[in-house]
Amino acid sequence: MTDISYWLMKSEPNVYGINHLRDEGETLWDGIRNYQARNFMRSMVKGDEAFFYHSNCKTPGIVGLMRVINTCLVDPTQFDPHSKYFDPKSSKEKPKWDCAQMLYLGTSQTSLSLEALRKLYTPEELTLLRKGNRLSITPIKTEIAKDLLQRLGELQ
DNA sequence: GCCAACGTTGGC
DNA sequence: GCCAACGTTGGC
Repeated sequence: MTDISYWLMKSEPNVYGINHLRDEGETLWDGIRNYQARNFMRSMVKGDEAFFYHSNCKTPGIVGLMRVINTCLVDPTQFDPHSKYFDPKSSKEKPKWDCAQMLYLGTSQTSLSLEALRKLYTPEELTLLRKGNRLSITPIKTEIAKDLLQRLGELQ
């Protein structure tokens, strides 16, 4: 029995926000086209938990929590010519992109804005806060994750 | 392998 | 809309 790992995953609320996930219950985290982010997602293990972060919006921040329920599933959007995530260099024999399946665990009563996060943690503690960070998937240190969970309070 | 040009992310 | 900071592409 080992401890689970914690992650932070960004999504734009006008593309796929926490409410979309709440309505669907679970989702394939597809469309990741950055190798570093993909590799982080590949290293996820069933049972890991991830903070849902709203990016590129009025008030960016952590808004909810998810659980990893499956990993390394082939990302179907890479084969779809109509998809924004279509990758002509990928093939069904040798898919380039995969994704994790995420389960909705809840929305935090009070979300933790980026502004609030900056006051709570240092860039060393939270990769998200590092200058120029654009990675949409990053690991979160367990101690920081536990603290975040406390601050997020009861999930709805 | 170098690097200029271009594309993307995402806060502000 | 601006723009800093990356990541990717492709000529050489």
